[in-house]
Amino acid sequence: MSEVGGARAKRMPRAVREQQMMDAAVQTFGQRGYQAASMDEIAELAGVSKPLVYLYLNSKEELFVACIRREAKALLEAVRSAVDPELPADRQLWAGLFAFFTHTAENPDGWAVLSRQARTEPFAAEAALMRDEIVAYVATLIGVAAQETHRATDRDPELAERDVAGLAQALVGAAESLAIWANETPGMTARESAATLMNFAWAGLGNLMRSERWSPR
Amino acid sequence: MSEVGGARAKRMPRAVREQQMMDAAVQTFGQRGYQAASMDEIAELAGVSKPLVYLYLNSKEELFVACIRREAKALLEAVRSAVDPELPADRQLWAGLFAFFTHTAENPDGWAVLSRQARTEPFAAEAALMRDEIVAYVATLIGVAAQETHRATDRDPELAERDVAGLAQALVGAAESLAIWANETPGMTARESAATLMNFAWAGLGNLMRSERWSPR
Amino acid sequence: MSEVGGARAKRMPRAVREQQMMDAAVQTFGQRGYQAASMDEIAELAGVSKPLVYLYLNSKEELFVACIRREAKALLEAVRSAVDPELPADRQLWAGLFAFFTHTAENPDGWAVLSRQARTEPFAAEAALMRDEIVAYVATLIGVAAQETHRATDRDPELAERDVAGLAQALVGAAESLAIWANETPGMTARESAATLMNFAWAGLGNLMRSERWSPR
Amino acid sequence: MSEVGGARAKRMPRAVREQQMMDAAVQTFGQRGYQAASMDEIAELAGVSKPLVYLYLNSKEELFVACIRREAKALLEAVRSAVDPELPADRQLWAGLFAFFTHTAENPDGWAVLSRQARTEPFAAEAALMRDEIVAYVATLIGVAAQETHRATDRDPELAERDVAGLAQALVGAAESLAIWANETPGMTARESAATLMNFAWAGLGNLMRSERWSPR
DNA sequence: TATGAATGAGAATTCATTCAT
DNA sequence: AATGAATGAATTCTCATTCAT
Repeated sequence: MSEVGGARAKRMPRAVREQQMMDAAVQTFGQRGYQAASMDEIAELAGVSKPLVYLYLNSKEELFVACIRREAKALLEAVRSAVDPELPADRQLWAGLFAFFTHTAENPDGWAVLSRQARTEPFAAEAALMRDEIVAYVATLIGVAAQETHRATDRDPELAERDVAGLAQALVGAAESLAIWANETPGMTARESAATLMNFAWAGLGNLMRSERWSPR
Repeated sequence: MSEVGGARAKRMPRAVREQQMMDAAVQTFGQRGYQAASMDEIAELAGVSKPLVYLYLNSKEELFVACIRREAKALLEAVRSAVDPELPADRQLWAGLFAFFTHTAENPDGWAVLSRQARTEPFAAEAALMRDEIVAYVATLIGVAAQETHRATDRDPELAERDVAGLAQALVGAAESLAIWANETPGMTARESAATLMNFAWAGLGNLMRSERWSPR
Repeated sequence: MSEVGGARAKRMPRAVREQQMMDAAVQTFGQRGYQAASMDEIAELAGVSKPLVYLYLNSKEELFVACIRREAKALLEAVRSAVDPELPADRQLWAGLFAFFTHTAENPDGWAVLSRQARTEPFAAEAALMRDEIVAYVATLIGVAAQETHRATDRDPELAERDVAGLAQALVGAAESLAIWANETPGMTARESAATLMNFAWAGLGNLMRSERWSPR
Repeated sequence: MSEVGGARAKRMPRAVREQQMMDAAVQTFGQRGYQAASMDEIAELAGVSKPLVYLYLNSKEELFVACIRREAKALLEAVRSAVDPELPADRQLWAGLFAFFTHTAENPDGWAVLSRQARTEPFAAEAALMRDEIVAYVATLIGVAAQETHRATDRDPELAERDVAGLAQALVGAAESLAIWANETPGMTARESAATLMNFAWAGLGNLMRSERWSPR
């Protein structure tokens, strides 16, 4: 396997080298998993010697955490920057979902790191932190929808904080699952994934807003 | 860490020992992941020596595949046996979700093996096979709902196979996400999780059945 | 691989079982070598359980030594019984060589045990002991030839004991090498091997008897 | 057991270290055999850590094959460079035998690797290839003698190719056997061994050249 | 006479990590 | 800024051997 960025160049500025290493690391971790990825492989893919990886990133664990952070930040940023807070809630949610699926489709290795590889100890905490940021953001979007409904129908959705949190968890979980599935399913576009989930979610949210709940028995 | 079944018993029939080993393996694989789990740890947890694990289960890979199969079978059986096909679709879905939630909550390690640890090479194919069985079953439940709607409203939901598959993926993903969150959230019961998801899902499905779709712009 | 003697029979007399085990052991040791042969394989090939092998033959080492002894004895017996001490020396030697090559060709595994597998520690001594018996016997044959020459030519060959020993070593070594080569060379008969060596040796011995020696410078 | 080259030296160039490792490997393989030799022992004898052996030589099998090749090459070179093709055949043979004896006596481990340890699967093919080169070279020496005889006596020895091959096998086998015996016999020099074999062989060859064959009945 | 159940000890191999330059 | 040389500590897997029946 040859290096990520083409021909091996010597004496690059530290920042550039670091990015090359992280690129190689995300690719390797995403495809192999944390344990199965070897520092040898990462260094070779990055086109540098192993000691240099250690010089810059200190250890395999730190390198992996750095990858988690970089990828989570990028994903969050992609979603955030796609959402215009001036628009109505449904359009905000749509935009967010579409951006999410687009980003995960374009960065399958990064998404694999976040969604699969980062969830075992000793990284679960770090990954959960990152994930919670996303969930919190989604919860905000749901909150916006609730307030809109409130104003429009003059009825308070009475969604407890825990309900919103649960919904956000479900939504993100559904999105994660769909994204993984979409990455494995040829011909599945980000638009399709987003539409599927939006259809699924919007009605359910609407119902909840109108306090029309399904109940067993 | 002491053995799974309490005091170390000697000279058990092969079938019993094998189950003990699989129990220990599922627990270890579920918590650590395939790579990080060591055969040493599994053997110790099972209360036997390593050679015996190899004598009965042949290799780490075969052991892991056996775990995947056993856990998938158990989960599927739990959901299937909870669903009465005579009942209306919503009650079938409710029963299925509730059983799914209950089983995954009661077998977090087995569920972790299926949903997270088994998805990297060289197990992706095997895991996909197993997970697809579950998703396919959920898809049949959705299909039942669609037919009922068809009969009741005299309108064909026109749900493409891929739509149903996507919905099932979303549903399972949401369920997993909720289950994890529920486990971390004090006072959150399996029943509550199931209700949250059912509420979320049923309205969305209903809308889809009635062909009332949300669409961008 | 199925057992050596056909269908697995239970409760055989000890002597018979032991022979079955030794047959399996010789075959396995001969083909794999001492280290690479496993007691599992030998037991399976013999059609018995491993503990029975240990009950009768005590250990892998003892089993191997027993194989060495049995095969050496058989080879020596084959050569001895083929030689008629009433005949002239050349015919005695011919008969011995022919018997040697015939036996090694018919028992390639046994011959492999003796000629190759038995020559490393801790079996070198045992193997040397067996080999020395053969060498001593060959030396006897050479001695017979010397005496005949003595009587015929009225000249003493003046072969020191060490010379005879060296010649016997060379002869046996040549025979060993030829036997191995013959076993690897399709279409090479025992008769051919024996003739080649006899031609080679008889003249050389004759010259030596007549004190016609080649000498450097 | 301490290292091959005396005090442990650090940070050597790769080529040097590789030779040290091969030295240790030949010694260990030669004395213990392939299976019984452990990489631990080889590494310790070479004065390096095991990982370095793997880094440079890849695996036990590759290491062993490398040993076979190196030793075969060295032996062949020793014999070849000792033979002056301008000399008469008997002197060529003498020089070759003497060199062969000297080299095998001075490199007993290398010779053990070639003549004994390398003859079991999966190395038999490789070893046969190497040994055949030596045997083939001896065969050419015999061929030279045959041609000389042809010219000198105006009679064609009519030695078939297979006859020559068999003679070469016998000669090499006799040499090996004598060498082993000589090593065990105090006061026995390489020169003496070579003389014994030459005496034994030259007359035999001479007879064959003159088509004076011994024949049974 | 015979065996299913079980293991202690050790084998090859890999990998994160560091040292000296 | 960068690397060739080197290793301690695991990890998977095997095998001769024994125990209890």
